[in-house]
Formats: sequence, structure tokens, C-alpha cells
Amino acid sequence: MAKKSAPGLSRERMVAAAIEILDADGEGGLTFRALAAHLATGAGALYWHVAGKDELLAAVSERLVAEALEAVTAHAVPRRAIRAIAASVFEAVDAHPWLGAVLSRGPWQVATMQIFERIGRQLQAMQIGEAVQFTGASTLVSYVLGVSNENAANRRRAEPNIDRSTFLAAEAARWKALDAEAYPFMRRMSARLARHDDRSEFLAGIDLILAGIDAR
Amino acid sequence: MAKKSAPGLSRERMVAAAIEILDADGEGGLTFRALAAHLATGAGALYWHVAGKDELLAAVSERLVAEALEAVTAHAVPRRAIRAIAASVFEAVDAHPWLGAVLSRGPWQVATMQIFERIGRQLQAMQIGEAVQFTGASTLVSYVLGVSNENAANRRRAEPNIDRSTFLAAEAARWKALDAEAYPFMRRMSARLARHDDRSEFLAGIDLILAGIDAR
DNA sequence: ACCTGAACACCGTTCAAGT
DNA sequence: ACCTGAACACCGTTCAAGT
Repeated sequence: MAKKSAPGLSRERMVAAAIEILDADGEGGLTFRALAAHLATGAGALYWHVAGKDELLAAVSERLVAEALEAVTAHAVPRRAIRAIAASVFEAVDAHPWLGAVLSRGPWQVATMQIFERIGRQLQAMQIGEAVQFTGASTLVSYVLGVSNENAANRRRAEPNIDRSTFLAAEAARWKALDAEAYPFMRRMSARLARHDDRSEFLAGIDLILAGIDAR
Repeated sequence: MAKKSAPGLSRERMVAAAIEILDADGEGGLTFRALAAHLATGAGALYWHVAGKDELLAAVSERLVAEALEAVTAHAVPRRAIRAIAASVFEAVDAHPWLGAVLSRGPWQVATMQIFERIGRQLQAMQIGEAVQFTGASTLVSYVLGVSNENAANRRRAEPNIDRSTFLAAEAARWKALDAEAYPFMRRMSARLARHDDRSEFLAGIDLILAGIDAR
């Protein structure tokens, strides 16, 4: 849908190029020099269209989150809708792991506000008081950002393109090898870690919070 | 308890000095040059005691989290204990806002493992299945890290030493001024935001998750 | 064994100069 | 109005040289 070879720079082209670089080389790979080279221009030119790197990253996260939220199918039941919203954000972060770090670096930027608003509206439709709506939305968003950020950090730590199951196996082995005195719980959970699924575990956390909201 | 003028460097002295600088000047203030100057040595000397900046930050977070967890008073009732653990971590992050960012940059470092383990042991003492223990611990830790990170980011954004209530008032005014079509929920919540308390709101989120766990 | 500090290979950002 | 690219003021890290 984007024009193939529009002449000159633009915020849009910069955002698109930044996403390409971030996906290819991770957050460390996105420098204004690399971005300028990618766009066949000088580094200084970028500053004509964007105030700086923070603003660019905010624009990038705004775009991906907006797309993720647009993709959410409507649900008549609020808790279903919340689950769908959370799942869609999770999938965006899963597809672009660096997004987790970017999102939680500047909360209360438009991207996070969108998530908060969308979740909040669904809570509003539930039969709960305003205080629980506020606490519930805050808790859900904090949880979503927390998981996103952990995923981003894990991807940074792991070798790129490593197989998911071999990564989990290595991680579980680490847990199992922990000191028995200091980490009895983690040791006991190591087998469970090895066979857990990130996405459904994330959604199980959402369900836990939703169940807590229902209990009010 | 630390020796006043022990000769030479050491990991411990570096960690202590790093915390001082971070508290005074924020995360951006901690450079190896500044740290070396603070310790009256050359920048290269630091690398004799620490592999690099990441390791230093990990050691810093490890220390503060260990102190926070030691300060937790024992509770016979698991959900009380979990509340106390979460509150103690919250207070550490509140006292050292940059810690929130450091903690969630490298999860599954010792600091995070300690929190996970401590919370997990309490869940283990509750009458719940192992799957809920795993999901519950993950959810609680992700939430704690999420909130910590948001707080860190908020402090970065606000002017330093700004009064808490004036910050909240300004933030609430921003919410109230949002577009009515796009942000009805946030607008409706603006008054509540203005008078909410960070700490008790954080704990209300913990209670929500705990209530969800109980509902199993 | 431990420290020094200059040097290396980067950054984000600015800005005079161009078109 | 928009782009260029050298220059500025930084970084983390390395490493020969010192004690």
C-alpha cells in the first residue's frame, strides 16, 4: 500500500526503514547512521523529519501497536475482548521482540495509552466499580508491558535464530542446576518451564487477573 | 559497616559508588569515566574488578534486591508474605527509580530470580496446584517488573525533584484534555488518577492477582 | 596483582553549506 | 524546503605501559 519509490524522505519511510533494521539487527543495530545509509541519505537529514531517536522509536511503537489493535476482532463478552487485545499485543511483540523494550521505555506514550484505553473500555462494560476498572486496567497493562519487556530481554540474551525448544531446554537445565538450598522452588519448576508455552502462559496470567477482577 | 577508606578498588566499593551516582544523577549519569573519577582512578582500572557495565548493573541490582528481601518480615499467611515481598521491592524501586529499568533490562539475573523464588515459595505453601504456582509466580513477577519499569520511565520523564502531587495533577490534566472520541476511558479516569496513591495502587494489583489465584 | 590514561571504535546530535 | 556530511561532544572498552 505504501508508495514504492516516493521521492525524498518522510516520517513514514523512516518508520518503515527503522522497523526493517530493528527486525534484522535488533535494537543495537538501529543507529541514525545505519538508518541514513539504508535510506541513501545523510544522517543529518533525518532530523528534518523527526526530533530525535526517542521520537522515532515512539512513532515505530505507535504504528505497530495501532496495527495490532486494529487486527483485534470484536467480542461481545468483555473478558473475551480483553484476552484478544492482550493476545494481539503479545503477537506483535513476539514478531518484533525489540518492541517490548521500546514500549516499556516510554510508557504513557501514545502506544501504551492505546492499549490502556482499549482494555479500559472493556472493563467499563463489565459490572464492576470504577475503582476496580482503574486498578484492573493498570494491572493488566503493567503485566502486558512486563512480559513484553522480559521477552525482549530474553531474545537479547539468547543467540539469534536459536530454536525455541532448545533455548527452553537450556534454560530449564539452568534452573535444575541451581543450588537446592537457595532455589528449591525454581528447581521444582524446571520441568514445567521446559514444556511451557510462552503465549498460553501469558494468557493464563491475563486470565488470573481477570479472575481476580471477577472476584470483586 | 563498610570500611571507611579501604585502600584500592573492589567490586563492593564500585557497587556502592555506582549506587551513589545513580541516585544523584540517574541512569544517564553513570558512566565509567564518572565512576572512575568518583573513585579517583582511571576508567580502565574498573575493568579489573568487573567484566563491564552490564555486570556492574547486575551486581548493583542484586545488592539492592537482596537488601529489600532481607528486610521483609516473616508472615505465617502466604498471601500476606507475598504482599510484603512485593511491597519491599516496590519501596526499593521507589527509593532508587533507575532500579526499575535496570531490573527489567536483564531478567533472569540473580536479582529477578530471588524475587521469583521468594514469591514462588509462598505460593507453594498455598493449597494450589503446581501449574497455578508456576503461572502465579510468573504473573506476579512480570507485574512487579512492569510497574517498576513504568515508575522508572515516569521519573525519567518528569523534572527531577518535582513534587509528587503536582506531577500527578499535571498528568491528570493531560488525561482530561484527551480527545473525547479516542480516549473516553482515560478521560473518565483522570480524576481517579489525580488522587490515587502509587504504592497502594500497586498493592491493589497484587491483591487482584492473588484473588485470581484463590479463585482456582 | 593492580592501576593508569591515552587510544579505538563507536554513538546521537548539530550546523554551516549546499540545492 | 529539504538534504549533505563533516564536526562536536560524548560513550564503553581495550591495552601498552607503569608500579
